[in-house]
This record gives sequence, C-alpha cells and structure tokens, in this order.
Amino acid sequence: MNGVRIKDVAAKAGVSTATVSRVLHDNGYVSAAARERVEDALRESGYRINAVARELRKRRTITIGLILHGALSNPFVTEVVVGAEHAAAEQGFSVLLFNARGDAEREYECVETLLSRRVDGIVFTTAVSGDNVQRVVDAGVAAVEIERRLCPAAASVVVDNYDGAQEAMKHLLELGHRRIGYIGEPFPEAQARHEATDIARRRFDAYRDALREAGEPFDEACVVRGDYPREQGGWGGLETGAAYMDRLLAQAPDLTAVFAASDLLAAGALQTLYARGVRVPDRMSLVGFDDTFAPHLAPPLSTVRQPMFEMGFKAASLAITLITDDRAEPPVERCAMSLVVRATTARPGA
Amino acid sequence: MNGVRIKDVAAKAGVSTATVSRVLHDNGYVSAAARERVEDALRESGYRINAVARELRKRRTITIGLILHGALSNPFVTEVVVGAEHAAAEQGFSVLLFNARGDAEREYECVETLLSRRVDGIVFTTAVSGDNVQRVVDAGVAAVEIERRLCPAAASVVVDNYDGAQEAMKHLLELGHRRIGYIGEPFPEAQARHEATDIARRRFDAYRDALREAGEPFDEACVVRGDYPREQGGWGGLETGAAYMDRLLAQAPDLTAVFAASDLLAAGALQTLYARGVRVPDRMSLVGFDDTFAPHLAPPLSTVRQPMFEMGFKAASLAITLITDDRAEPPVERCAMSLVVRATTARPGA
DNA sequence: CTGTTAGCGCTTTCAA
DNA sequence: TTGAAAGCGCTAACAG
Repeated sequence: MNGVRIKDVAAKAGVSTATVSRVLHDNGYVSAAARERVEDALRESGYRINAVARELRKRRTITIGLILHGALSNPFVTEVVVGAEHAAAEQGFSVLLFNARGDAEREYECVETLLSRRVDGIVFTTAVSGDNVQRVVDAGVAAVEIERRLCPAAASVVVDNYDGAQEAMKHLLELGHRRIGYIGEPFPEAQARHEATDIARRRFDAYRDALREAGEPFDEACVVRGDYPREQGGWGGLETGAAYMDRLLAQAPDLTAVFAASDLLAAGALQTLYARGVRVPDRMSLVGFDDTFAPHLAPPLSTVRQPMFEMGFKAASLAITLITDDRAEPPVERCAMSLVVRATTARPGA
Repeated sequence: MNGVRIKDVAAKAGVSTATVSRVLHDNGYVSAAARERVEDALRESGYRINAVARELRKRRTITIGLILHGALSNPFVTEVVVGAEHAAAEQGFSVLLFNARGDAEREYECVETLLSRRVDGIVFTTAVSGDNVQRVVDAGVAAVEIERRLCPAAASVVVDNYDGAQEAMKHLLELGHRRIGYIGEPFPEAQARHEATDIARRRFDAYRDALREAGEPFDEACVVRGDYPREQGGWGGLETGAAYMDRLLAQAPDLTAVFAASDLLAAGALQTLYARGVRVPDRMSLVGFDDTFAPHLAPPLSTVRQPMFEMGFKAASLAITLITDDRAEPPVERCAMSLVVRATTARPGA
C-alpha cells in the first residue's frame, strides 16, 4: 500500500495538513505561494488520497451496491449492469457488485455486507425477497428495485409487460396472421398475484386479449405454457422452447405465427423449426421478447425490446438522487418497451 | 446511516469497546457472562459493524477491483465477471466493478480510483494499456491480467488460442472435410507481434498448419479475413460474419466446412447460410469459437469453448493469493480450451 | 479476563 | 490565510 500520507506532503511543503487538504479539494483560503509548494510536494511524493479514510471521516462512500442473480449470464442482467455502472461512473460513484444467485439467504448477506460497507444506495436487479429490500430502506439507505416491485417502500424502475406483448401481437395481427400460437412460462393461476409471476401472466394476458379484440376465438391448442414446475432442469430455457414448439406444431398445425415470451424460448423454437424444415418467416412467423440475442439468430429475430441499459441507468441514477433528495413517496420510473422488427415476421404464406 | 457504534453497544452491555470487539471477532479472552451481555446488547441495538472504519484501521479492504471494457455485453466478459465475483465472494472479498470502455485514459482513471480506494488487488479483464497495469504493480497491489499479457510484472490467466483452433480443425478433418474455409478477424501481418493481435493470428495459424499437416494445399480463396480496419462499424461482428460467408460461398463454392474465429462471426455466417438455403450441417459444416451463444443458434453451434468462468475465477483467486503470498515471479495460469460438438458439424455430404 | 489508550488518514471547526 | 486539534468508528497493544 502506498504509504504517502497527507502528513508527509504537509511536512515536505512546510505547511499543515489542513492546508494540504485545502489545496487538494480546492476550498478555503490558500495563498498562491503555499498552494504552489503543496502542489509540488504532491507531485514529487506521488501522493494518492486514501479514500477509505475520507469515507470514514465524511460518512459517505460515494458507492452504490448492485445485487444481481447468477444470471449475469443472462444478457438482460448484463445490460442492466452496464447501464447502472455507466450512470454511477458519470456521477463519480463506484459500484460494488454482488451476485446473490437467486437465493434469498445469500441476498440477505449481500445486503448486510453492503450495508456494513456503508454504501450510499443499493440497486436490486430483481430482488428475491422484499424483506431484504425493506432492510435497506430501514437502514436509511437508498433502495431501488428493477423490474419487480417487492417492497413498496423502495423506489423502482419497471416496464409494462402487457404493453410490450401487445405490441408484438399487434404486429402479427397487422401482418394478417389469425392463428397465432403462444409459448411461454407457466404461472400458477391459483396463486396470489405476486409481482413476480405477474411478468409471465401479463405477457400472456396481452396475447389473449389481443386475440379477442381481433375477434379470434381463444384456442387452448395454440398455447403451450407448461403448467408444471421447474422440472428436468430446463424450465424456461432453450430446450423448453424447442419442446414447446414441437408440441405446438403437433397440436395446432395450422398456425402461421408464434409469439414466444422470451428470446430464449424463441431461440429454442427456431431450432425446432430449423430441424423440421419449417422456413421462417415464409411458413411461420415468430416474435420473441427481451431483445437479448435476437439479432444473432438466423434469421434475426423480430422481438420486443426491453430497454435494459436504460433500466440500469435509471435505477442507478435514481439511487443517487435519492441519497440527497429524500421524498416521502418512493418514485416508480416506467420504461417503455418497443417492437424491433427483424426477419422472422412476414405476411402469412408470403 | 445506521448510527449504532461499538461504543453504544459497550455502554449498553456495561463493558469496554475492546470487549465488544473481542466478542465480535471471537478472539481474546472474554468471560461467558460478559460475552452474553454483549451478545444481547448487539442484538437489541441492531448493531452493524462499520466496515469503512475497520478497513482504515486494518489497512486492508478485502476488496478487489475488476476493470473491464464496455463489452460486458460481450458474453465472454460477462462470464469472466461472474467467475471472478464467485471466487471473490467465496473468500469473503467484495468486488468493485469498473468499465473503462476500451479507453486507456479511462482505464487509467479506474486504476487510480481503485488504488485510492485501497483495493487489495485488481483484475484486468483484458487490459488496454500495459502502463496502467504496471502502475498497479508499482503501488504494491496485486495485479492480474486476463487473456492478454501486456505487463510482464503482473500475474495473468491465459488460454492457448492455437490449441483451441487446432481442436476445431482436427474435428473437421476427422469428419472427412478437406476443403475448409476460414472466417476471421484481420491482423496486420506487418505489425509487430502484440499479444493483442496474436489472438487472431494464432487462431489463423492453427487453421493453416492443420491444413498443411493434412496435406491440403493452402488456398487464399478459402479465407476471408478482411484485412481492412474497423470500417462501417461492423468489424468483427455479425454483419461481418454474414458478409464474409457470402464472399466465401462465391469464392470457393466447393467448401464443405467453415471455421469461424468467433461465435459472433459464426452466427453471422449461419444467417447467410439460412438465407441462401444452404442446410447445416448437411451441405456445410460450421465450427465457431468462444462458446458464448453457440447453444442458442439454430442449429446449435459446434464450437471451441473458452473457459470463461474459470478464467475469471482463477484470476480473482490469483489476485487474492498474491495479496498475502508475494513471490518473485508473477505466475501465469493457463486454461485449456475444449471442443464442444453440437449440431453444425457432420461428415461432408451426410 | 478486561479496560485504557493510541492511532489508521482524513476533514473541519475554531482560534489565531 | 493558516495551524492545532478533535474526531469519524474501529482494532490492538499494553497494562492491570
């Protein structure tokens, strides 16, 4: 560790530590002569401020914590992190990154660590437990949740999944599709409406409503949602998408388009379509959701874009704002989804 | 900020701060009675240690810095980060994340910030400037470079690109392919051998050597490497892969297999192949490199896997080891590449 | 077994 | 315009 202290610089320049501190932060009165001597001493000694000492003294760390869940491999989370880091860096904040890997217990520990490190704010890239978020609020530290809203006392950055899915359906309907299938994640109908399960539910609701509004009868055969729990380790993943598409092809052979509730599911579907020799979009149109690796697929996938970078950016900005400004009502920022049309959608039979 | 100090707990328990500290860290002698009283006081007061104060006092932050470059969107970097975080967390370390976005200047600033924050070590997920790495070494802080070795005084975690590419070629050759194309990134032949450009060069060298060893004549027409600089904003990307494959198809129509120097390039190639109606692997085999989104493609891409998680994990572990252990020679850890066979490779004309 | 005390390196009154 | 000095909250001798 670099051992040059402010005291050493002061000695070298023949002034007090207070004076050095003043020139360091350019505040208070310092004579030109003294300033010059200090600046020389600073340069010659290769002084580097000790941020830890300053943080202790000022009781502010200029740091925010970012908690995410294993799925950093998930491109969604990745972009959120990039956005958050970007916003933080712009304001001179550092980012402490923790991965709670989907576990509430571990999330709790991350929160505790972050709190004892005295971060100024914490961003949850999707919290697992509302209690953990509440803990942050209770500690008087700015808390921001992304995507899911588990703790009403915390600020949040959300997105309207219903809107997004609606855009996708509108696109398909406008192209002239009538028989449209749905591949998605399960959500126990019976279960109370958690914000969590709501994501899947709202995407599905938009699908069903769009069909109804178009005067199309709702047909169970067009939907594969796997109402079983995370079995065979593949839930919500690539294999699931592939398997669902297979089922769809068998159950509803007259489908001309499919709406997949995530890019991952869509990627799996595309694999089945490729294997079965069903040309996309000629014989089947496909729309995904997220816009993660949609552009990489063959053909490039039309999808609903979640503004991931923006969400991360806003969340971090919000956290930083909240540090100083504390208002009564925790703000809820909404980000807009948008449809990105690429090459998997066309008129039926085109 | 939670205002409960060790002093408050001590007062409440009727002991000195030293005793509280002792029970907190479970060292030194503490009578059962005192311990109990302190533990009660700890619980009742909701005490949370102030890590900043401890860090200042102990002159150790139990934190490592992680510098990466914009390309967190790059799944490669992502996995490295996950691995590094994992290793750090396992050892009780926190991770401070900075994005220098490919810029040496910004990288310099990240280093300075990290150094003034007194991190115990810094991991460069590919450093931009060797001087910046050297700065860390000079400050007496553990430095580890991933993938690229720019500073001989720092430790590093590397991978053998030649080996990896060789695996890919071996696979293709063993399947019986003879006319094998190459799509890759350019590397100015003329330029001095930087470790940087070496990555592309070594992958290509393996391609050429494998062909030679198989007794196949080297044919320029089978190679598209774009010896032009990053023009049209698409260098090394998806569009590049698509365009290169198009050229390859025109230049060397008798190719039965192609080795793409990255998954991204391969994804682009797959798009062209799909558009042209060239079935994979029936009429064309394709191998990628990296194993990032290879499994998501249709068909799932056979590729050379870089152990990204492992590299990140090892880098962070190495950094942490170096913090205590400091040996004369900075260690260089090598990770092995491995071929992952999926569905884009088969015997020619199968 | 326990308490006192001297800092860690910095900022910031306060008085000169 | 400057310096002395009092902490920020914690740890670790050292003395008892």
